[in-house]
Formats: sequence, structure tokens, C-alpha cells
Amino acid sequence: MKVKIHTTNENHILQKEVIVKIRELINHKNLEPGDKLPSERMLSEKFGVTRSIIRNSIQKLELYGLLKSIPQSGTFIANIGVIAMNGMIDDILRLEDPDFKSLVETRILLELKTSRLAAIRRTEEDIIAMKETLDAYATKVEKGEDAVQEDLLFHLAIAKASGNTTMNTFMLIITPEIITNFKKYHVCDKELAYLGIEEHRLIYEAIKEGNPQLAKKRMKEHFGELYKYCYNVEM
Amino acid sequence: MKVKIHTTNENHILQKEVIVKIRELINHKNLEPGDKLPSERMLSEKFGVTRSIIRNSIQKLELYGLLKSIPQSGTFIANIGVIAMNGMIDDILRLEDPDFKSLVETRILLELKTSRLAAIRRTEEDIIAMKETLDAYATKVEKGEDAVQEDLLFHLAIAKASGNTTMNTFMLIITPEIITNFKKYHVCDKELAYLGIEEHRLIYEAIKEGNPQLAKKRMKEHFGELYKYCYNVEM
DNA sequence: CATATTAGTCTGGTTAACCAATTATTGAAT
DNA sequence: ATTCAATAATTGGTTAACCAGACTAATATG
Repeated sequence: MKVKIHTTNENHILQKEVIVKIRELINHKNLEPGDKLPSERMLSEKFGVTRSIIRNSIQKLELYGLLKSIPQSGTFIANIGVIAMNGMIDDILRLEDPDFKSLVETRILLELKTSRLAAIRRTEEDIIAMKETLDAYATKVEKGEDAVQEDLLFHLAIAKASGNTTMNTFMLIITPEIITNFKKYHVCDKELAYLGIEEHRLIYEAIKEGNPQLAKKRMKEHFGELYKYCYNVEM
Repeated sequence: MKVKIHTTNENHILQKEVIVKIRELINHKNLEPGDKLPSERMLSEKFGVTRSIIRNSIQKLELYGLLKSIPQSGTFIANIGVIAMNGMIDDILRLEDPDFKSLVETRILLELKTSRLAAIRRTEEDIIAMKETLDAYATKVEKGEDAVQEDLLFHLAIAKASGNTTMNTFMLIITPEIITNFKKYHVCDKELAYLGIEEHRLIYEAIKEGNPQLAKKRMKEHFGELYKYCYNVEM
């Protein structure tokens, strides 16, 4: 029998350990916001791990905005304070992979907002882009083909039209996982897809007309079907 | 006069170019979901850039869930389809850095939801953790010290109690930037901080009692002050 | 002929040496 | 003693060689 060893996992654990040690270092040395962390080489030696693990860990903390590496200069502690640093590192280490339910929940929350905002802020350019994705979806459905991708692209076009970069980013982050799961569980069948054309058109019209309440209402109705469907499927 | 050259920026541009080329490759070769991308070495040679740039670009696309690297095996295209891939890469390349207004807007949206969800799903453990951050905030304010960090940690505790991993992650991503900006623009003055203690307590009680509507309402009131303040400040 | 074995190649990941920009140090000139 | 240019040391980033595991296909074995 062969035992499978996941090197990646082990490094993941190493990464977490290094992050904990970096936190301890910040606490112990009373490093203030804006202070410089010891160099990667020093940390590598101090913690007894290779420098790439250190870089890895720093990169992760940088992603969450806790550190900032500046070339040829050093790695600096974000201007958020020791207490927040500690709390956030705890949270980050504890964070689990997102489950599908949590993704859908978040998506619906985001989209009820982006549709509202899009109705207020959409530019002419946005309207054109949305129309394109709308038509692409309709065409695909009418040909009887799977249109999950076109569906999501329409929703992403709305996110872009919302003029909120953060929400747009978050929508982009969750979309691939949503698509994958939709395909996996066959969430979008033909019947629903046809309904979707009309629903999309209604949302589009509301946004085009600049009616935020209506846009949100129609998005809600659109998700109504989806929501029901999602919670019927065993996941 | 010395001209400053940002090597990092140039590599950023290179990264974008590589991402575009990867998209072209996928389109031209009609690569399907699940297919294997050419090896990093081949791409490096094909595109005439160093392998680390390739790895860099792949890592970025991996972050958005479009690719998946598997050690000793290859880099695979996510199960989302060519059309979605194209649309999403366009969006990712176009994406700007978030502005403060967009961050606050998103934060409020998320927190109105997490407070509601927390009231429904909070565990005993969550309540204890929230109480701790609540007390830490009050103590700090009463000592007349700046308590922005403790403030945000209370809100993160709610996000955790919401039981929605995705929203929790998103809150973690935006929190450092929020703190930095709050400090920068002195959003939280002493008077507001004192008010905050009571408001926090009220939110905490509503969540503890398991009253989602009340929790949301109180969170909304809490943000009411903040919202006004934020939009008065020139940013 | 079918199956198990094995040698060889290919993969993403890791590492140690190297790079260029920055920062600290030095020391000569004023 | 002060200033400032020259230089040495330090920094995060990059690179090319290397690694271990995964795939492939040829070969040995029943």
C-alpha cells in the first residue's frame, strides 16, 4: 500500500507556523505600525525554515493588507496597530474554505446591491456591455445549449456597472466557484434558462431606465427561483 | 536629475501581457475546462519571458479561480468554460484599486447582513468572543485612548459569528484598509467613540438574544453616525 | 495476449546564488 | 564640527539549476 504524502499540505502547515511566529515577533518586540520587519534572511534563520517559506507567509499576510513588502528596502507593518494585527491573524489562520451555501448567500447579497447601484450609476458604455451579455445568453438558450457562463457574465456586467470596485472584485472572486457548482449540480436546467431570459431582460430594462428599486426587486425575483432550486438540491 | 524606475510596475505590465497571451492561447487552441495548460517552461519560451513571470501570472489567475496548479502534474483550466474565462480575464485586467467610498459601501452592506446572520447562528463561543472585543473597546475608550482597532475587532467577531465563511473572508480583506483610512482621516473622534460603546452593546445584546431584525436595525443606526461622518470628510 | 514492472521523461515546486536599488557607513574636504 | 560624495552592506526580487512525485511507454513476465 502506498501512502500519499501531500508536500503542499505540509508546507501549508509550515506557512501557518511562520505566520504565528511573525505575530509573536511583532508582539514581543513591540513593533509599531510602519516599523520594519527583520529581513527575510534573518527570519529564515531565526525560524529555522527556508527563505521561500518566509516569502510565502509574508505574501499571504500582504494579501490581507497586514504587511507591505517594498523592494530593496524591507517588509513593513501596515498602519493598523498591534491589537488589530493579532486579532486579524487569528481570524486568518482560523479561516476555512468557503462552502457553496455561503457563496450563494454572499452572491445574492452582493447582487441585490450591485443591481441597485448599477441603476443609479451605469454609464452608456455599461448599458452596451450589459446588452451584449444579455443577447449572448438569450442566443445560447434558444439554441438549447448550456448557458451558465453567459448567465454569470451578465451578472458580472451589472457588478461592473455598479461602479463599486470592491463589490466587483468580490463578485469576480466568487463567480468561478459558483459556475463550477452550478454545473456540478445541474442547477440551471432548460426550463429555468428560458425563464432567465425574460428575467434578465427585465433587470436590464430597470437598470437602463435608472430605477434602482425596480432593479433590485427584479433581481430578487430572479434569485427567488434560483434560491428555491439551490436549497432543493442536496449539496 | 534622477529618473526613478519602478521595476515592479514593469513586471506588473509584463504579468498583464502574459495573462492576455494565456487567454489567447486558450482561445486559439480551443482548450476546454479541465484541459492542461502547456508547462511553465514551454510558456516561458513561447512568450519570451522568464519562468517566474509565468508563475506569477498563473498565480494571479489561480487566485481568481481560473486556473489550478497541481504539483508534479500541470496547470489546469478551471471548469468554467471558455466564454466565462474570456469575460472574467477581461474584467480582472480592467480592475482598479478600490477607493475608500467603495470600501465603506461594501462594508456596510456586509455588516448589515452578518449582524442578522449572527443573531441566527451565533454559538456560545461566538458570544463569548464578541463580549471580549466589546469590553476591550469600552475599556480603551474610557481610558481616553484611540480604539479604532478594538472597534473593528468587534465587527470582525460578528462576521465570524455569522457563520458565513465568504463574508468573513471579505470582511477580513477590507478591514485593514478601513482602519488605515479611519486613522488617516480621524474618522473616529472621542465623542463618537463614547456613543459607539452603547451602540456596540445594543448590537451585541440583539445578537445574543437571537433577534436578527433588531440586530440589523441597531447596526444600521450604528452606521448612521459613521456614514454621515464619512461623507462629511473630504476624501 | 494481458498484466505488472520499470526506466525515462515531464511536471510544478524549491533553493541557493545572483541582481539592482536602497540604506548605512565612512572619510575627505571645507 | 559639518557636509556630502564615495563606498560598503543590506534589502526584496529574480534566476537557473535542482528535486521529488507523476505520467508514459517500453519491456519483462505469467
